[in-house]
Amino acid sequence: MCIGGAQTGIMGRIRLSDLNEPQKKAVTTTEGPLLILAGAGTGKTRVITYRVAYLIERGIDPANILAVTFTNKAATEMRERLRKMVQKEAAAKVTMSTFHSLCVRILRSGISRLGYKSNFTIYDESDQLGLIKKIITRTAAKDEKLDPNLAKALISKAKNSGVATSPNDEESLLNAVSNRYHTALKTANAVDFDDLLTLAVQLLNDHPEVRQRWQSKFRYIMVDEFQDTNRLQLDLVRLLADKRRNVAVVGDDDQSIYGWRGAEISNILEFERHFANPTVVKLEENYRSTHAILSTANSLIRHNPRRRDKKLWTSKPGGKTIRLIETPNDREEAQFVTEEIARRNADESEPWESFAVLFRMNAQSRVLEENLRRLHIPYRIIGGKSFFDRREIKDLVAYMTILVNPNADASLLRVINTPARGISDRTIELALRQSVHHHTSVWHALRSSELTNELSSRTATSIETFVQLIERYRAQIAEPRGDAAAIVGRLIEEIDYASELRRSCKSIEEATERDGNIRDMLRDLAQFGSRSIKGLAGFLDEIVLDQEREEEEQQDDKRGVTLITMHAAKGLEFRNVYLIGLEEGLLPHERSKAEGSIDEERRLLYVGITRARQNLTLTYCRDRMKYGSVSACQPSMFIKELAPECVERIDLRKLLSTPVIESTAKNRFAQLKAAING
DNA sequence: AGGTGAGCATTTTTT
DNA sequence: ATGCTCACCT
Repeated sequence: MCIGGAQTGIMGRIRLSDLNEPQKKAVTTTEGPLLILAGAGTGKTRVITYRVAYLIERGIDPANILAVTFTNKAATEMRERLRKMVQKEAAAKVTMSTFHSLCVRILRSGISRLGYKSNFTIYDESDQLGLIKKIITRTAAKDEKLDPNLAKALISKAKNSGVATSPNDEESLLNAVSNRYHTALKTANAVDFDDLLTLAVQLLNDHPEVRQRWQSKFRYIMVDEFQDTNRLQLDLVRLLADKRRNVAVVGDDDQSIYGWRGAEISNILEFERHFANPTVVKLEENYRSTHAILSTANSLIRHNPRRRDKKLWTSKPGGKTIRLIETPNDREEAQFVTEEIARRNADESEPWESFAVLFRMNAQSRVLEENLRRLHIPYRIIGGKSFFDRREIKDLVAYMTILVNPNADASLLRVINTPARGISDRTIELALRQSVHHHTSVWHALRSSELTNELSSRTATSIETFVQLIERYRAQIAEPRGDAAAIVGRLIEEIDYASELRRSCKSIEEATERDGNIRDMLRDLAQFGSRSIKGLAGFLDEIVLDQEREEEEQQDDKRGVTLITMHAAKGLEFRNVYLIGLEEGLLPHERSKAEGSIDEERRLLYVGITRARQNLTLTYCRDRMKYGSVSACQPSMFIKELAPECVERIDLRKLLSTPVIESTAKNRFAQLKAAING
């Protein structure tokens, strides 16, 4: 089977004997549509990387292979694992990217056909929201109201469902806002996250020569987490794979938990409709959890209608039963969980990192945090505000953006008077009005005499100075082989952003920290410059599409107990898992009940359960603090769906009264035994 | 231009 | 309880 290993870039490290039978089939089925139903913990990533390596071994040019994921984290992990299996050069040629960065790549080379310039700017969600807010204030009549967040969600939903937004549809405020929003984006030569997909699909669909080019580039396509794809993502895959139909998708309908943001579970449930006569492989052997955990998970998910039949199993025997614990209220729930973690860390030497507490809502983490701090237990909360939400980073990114594309209104407006340079809100509003009136960008308006004629000479001078500043640095950035990091560094020096920070921060420590963030970002830019030729624009693409990266900081620190939502926990695993708040109204969440998406809530719990390797504890409360007042709770409807033989209901009183000595004694015994056996 | 208080809603989150 | 927005005030 090892045909010409050396020249195809293989290192002879692929041992198919490492795989079980279904995995082997998934890896070696290279031609035609392939649906890999990969249950939780069944070695999904392994199969994908082996499959890519196998393709390369079979002589496929790595440059013809595309593997698409949802997150940069997943793409990076996959790339790293592939690097260990094939030669570095071969691994580097494989395209492993997120849907969004793939679309950026496609659009950067062809978007001119759609009337955008190829240096378009990508607006992130806050840019998007800011723009929508501005538009609403200028569009809404006195008695009209529209929640910007709602508008944003609806606009996004319309785009993602693939419905072409028809202009002048009806005279609703939302429609007016939506239309103006799209116009504003186009004027700014900007696209939002949804546009990346919409426009890429449009480009491939309407321009056969472009489509053909990408079709012959990507001859073998793999899609990870296929159950999370939305309509546009499916369209994209179809367009790319249309000719050769070498599409392998990997996913698990039982882990589809993102329906609320547009994921179409039908993409995987009805895969045959999109790609006729696929090979279907089921990965059901689980290498993660105990039998008890898997049985519990299976018993729950069985209650969902409309699913691909499958059942996780393990060759490992037994495992401890799942504990179900009722507590009087959420405070005691948190107290019980944290104190038990402390005890098991002390008695059983379970490292803090082996514990995770999973919950439905972020608000639930608060009580936990208080308790963990009280007991001096190290912990990390996954989720929360990202690096990119920080004011100073947003300012810096905005400055960098207008150096690449000064027509990016959202960025320009952010920094036009930061630091204060004598351009007032009134002036900005005037510039904005003119730009809308003439269908140009704000940048353009700033430079027109029509604006400056309306202003005092002092304001006009302020604007002129700002325009000059930006132009000067734009010119430097535009120079080939310029050092972007140095140029941007000089810019923030010249505008004396450090003083701005000192002025606006409450403490000098805060100012220093924020300044440190700026420096970190500039350091990243310098690093990017040394590994890529794509310049500042490329750097901006990378950071706007990877807002989650921040791992480095946390890695060195001991990470501690993990507090995480069940959504964010997908794909992770822990030896010891506590699933808290299993109550009606929380899980399933009230809103989901109202919307009729109980099935998805059930899958969410399923995802939570299958995170556990060894020990799983479920808890619920009789009372819970909600919105500042205590309300009574009912146990989740899902509890009675769990296999009773696997679940042990435990009285909290009894558990708490268990003498500490007993557990310690048991532990001593275990240690003694281990010492003898070892 | 920036700070303060009333009013209000309150799931999940990546790109 | 809390955090966010918006209107109004210094």
